[in-house]
Amino acid sequence: MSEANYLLGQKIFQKIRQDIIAGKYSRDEELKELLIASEMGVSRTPVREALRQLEREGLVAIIPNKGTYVVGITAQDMKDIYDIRAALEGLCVRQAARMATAEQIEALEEILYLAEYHLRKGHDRQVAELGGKFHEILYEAGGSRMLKRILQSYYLYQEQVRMFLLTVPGKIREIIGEHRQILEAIKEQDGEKAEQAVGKHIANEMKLIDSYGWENITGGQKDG
Amino acid sequence: MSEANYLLGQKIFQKIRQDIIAGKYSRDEELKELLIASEMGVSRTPVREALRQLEREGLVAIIPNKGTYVVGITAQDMKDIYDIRAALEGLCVRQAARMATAEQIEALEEILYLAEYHLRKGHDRQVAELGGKFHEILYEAGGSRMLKRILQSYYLYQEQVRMFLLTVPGKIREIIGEHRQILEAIKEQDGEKAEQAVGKHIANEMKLIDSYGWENITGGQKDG
DNA sequence: AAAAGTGCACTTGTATACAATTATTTCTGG
DNA sequence: CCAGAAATAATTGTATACAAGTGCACTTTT
Repeated sequence: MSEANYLLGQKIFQKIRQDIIAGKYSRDEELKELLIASEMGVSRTPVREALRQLEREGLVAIIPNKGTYVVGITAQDMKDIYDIRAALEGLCVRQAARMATAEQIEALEEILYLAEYHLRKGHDRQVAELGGKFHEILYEAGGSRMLKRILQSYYLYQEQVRMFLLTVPGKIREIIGEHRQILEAIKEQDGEKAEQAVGKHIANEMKLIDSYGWENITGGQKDG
Repeated sequence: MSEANYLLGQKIFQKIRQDIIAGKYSRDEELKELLIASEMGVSRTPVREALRQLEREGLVAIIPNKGTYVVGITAQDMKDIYDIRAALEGLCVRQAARMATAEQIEALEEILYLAEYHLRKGHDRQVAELGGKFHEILYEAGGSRMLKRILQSYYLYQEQVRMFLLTVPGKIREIIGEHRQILEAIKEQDGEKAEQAVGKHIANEMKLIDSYGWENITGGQKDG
């Protein structure tokens, strides 16, 4: 599936990031270069590169000459990310309504069509993947390299939430319906409508998560 | 002034980032590790760490086994950043209106008071620095770690624009006035008003830059 | 026995050495 | 003279070696 043919540093970066987001580390847990290196069967060099990258993402804190410590993301962080998404995805689809290409709209259409098919068949896995593609193209359609970058980086943070959403009865159908509303608004080149649809989409999700409790879903990390 | 006492990798990272943002590199220019290392009088190791961090910021593109190439930021990118700022700073002050501490409001008040003093004295340099502090505290007052991180990272990108704004007659006074409006709205705990004030603030700036031409101000980088 | 100082173990920071990949040049055959 | 392949140079990827800083335990002293 995904090219495992990357450089060591990138692989290590992605693995540790995923583990941090998944809550596999304790807060303030120390990440020792040599330990990680031996665990992964590599030298310290690529590990260091990975840790420096993680620092720039804010997932770890590096104290010079001392060590690297897991920062991780709290339930509050996740809530904040939702607010950020609401603002930025709104901006994104507003732009997309103005400047999406015919190919992009076609692609979105196809994805939704496929998603509706897999929904009927109960293929949750495929629906989730298509959801990812839908967002990917939406981010691209906004036409802003910077915006796309931010939205993509935060998309990863919500893997666990999406997994949870799949387990909520009727939620998948609802999400696909909301996606269709967004797409229709873009097709009509109605930026306001698209933005509102996104806002409603995200608000619904937040409300649902609220009722279950953010802490239970965002897979909070262990205590230090 | 700023601690030059950082690790080599960080210093290199900051220097190259600043140079890229300032447009000192050509688009697609190759950054050779050994060359940079010798120029800075260090080994390749910290240079590599810096380049990997720059890649995560999207300022360079690394092609495995091939090389590192400057991506840089275009005038369009700068425009997009303004849209992003409008959305996120709006969100930030809306939150700040709800949850800013008395100390933060006090600090903002003091900064504005000082800025108005330096404005009368014609101390542009001090006004600019105070503007940075004002935003810093505003970002903090929003109460969102994630939001603060994004806004901070993009603040750097606009150094040149701010330098330009200082040269526009009457603009400094206008900006300080807008900042005061934002602060007053926060003090009244009126999130909507604060958000609108921010929106107007940014829109004014965009309009001004538009009239001068983005390309002339964002110090576009050289051609590859 | 308590406190302070010293030394040792451990971890990170940096430089160098080696391996692997890519680009370039040169040589050969048509 | 040109096309293509082998050799060669240059650059990146990874590992190791060495330097420097930090913390802890132990010793020593009062």
